[in-house]
Amino acid sequence: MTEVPDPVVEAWRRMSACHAATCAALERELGDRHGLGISDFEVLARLVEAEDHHARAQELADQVHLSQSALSRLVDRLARHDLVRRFTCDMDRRGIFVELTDAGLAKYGEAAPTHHEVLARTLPQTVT
Amino acid sequence: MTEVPDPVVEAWRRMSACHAATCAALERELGDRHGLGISDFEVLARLVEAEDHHARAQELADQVHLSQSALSRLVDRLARHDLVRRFTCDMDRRGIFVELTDAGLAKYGEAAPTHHEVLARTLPQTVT
DNA sequence: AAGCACTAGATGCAAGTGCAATTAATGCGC
DNA sequence: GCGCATTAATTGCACTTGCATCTAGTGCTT
Repeated sequence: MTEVPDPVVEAWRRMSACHAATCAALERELGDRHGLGISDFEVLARLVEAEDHHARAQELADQVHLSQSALSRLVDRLARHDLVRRFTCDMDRRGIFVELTDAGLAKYGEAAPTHHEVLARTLPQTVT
Repeated sequence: MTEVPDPVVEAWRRMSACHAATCAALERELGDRHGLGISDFEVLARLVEAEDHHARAQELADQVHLSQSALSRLVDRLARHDLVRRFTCDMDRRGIFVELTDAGLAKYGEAAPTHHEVLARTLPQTVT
């Protein structure tokens, strides 16, 4: 009856469970306390770490594991809240740069401790 | 400039990357080759492993990390394709049992090797 | 046995996502 | 310099998801 899953499948399930639990916690805490979704925070974080606080759209999409269309709309939402700004890239005018605003940096500053706290609380627990 | 992320955050990013890559590969392979989504496959797998090939809806929702509403609709879709069947639980008539059909079992048989192959190919690669 | 708090599941709705098609810009080959 | 394949981003659309709500059934309390 109870077919025991193969080790690879077991590992995948452990990882999925950990990922799901962490995402749920992040979504709730970041959302309630700062009005941010996970991807929103992730994009802000990448921009904070980036040279001159700006990055190409495609680059961000890769980093946060989103499709280019999803990233495009995400940048729309962030820009609507003045957390980032768009400007076209001079060397390749097809592309755009996404740049962190002061408000975006401030928002990151608020949210980063929450983010870190959730990870520190959730990750080690579920890895076990 | 380049603020180096904290170890906990790094671990989270590694896991996110691995999870995203694996999900993308699973979604593509299971979808193209068997017409199944990841959650579809996961539910079939849990039913195959379950006593008498049936389980309570809430139980499945917990196992595959979905909300009860998402699971309800997922069961709709699977039932529409005759991969599972619903029937009300006698001891508690609020609840339902979801039961694997022969077609569902066969579909699982087809898809399981693909699933395993993708995991074996993708997981160790990204864990590194 | 009547009322009431609680649980299981289904459904309306809004939000985020990916794919496919579109628009705009690049640069390679002739 | 002119097409043509390629790439970057945006937009239309369909799909899945979660939250809030609703309905139905349970069982505890009185």
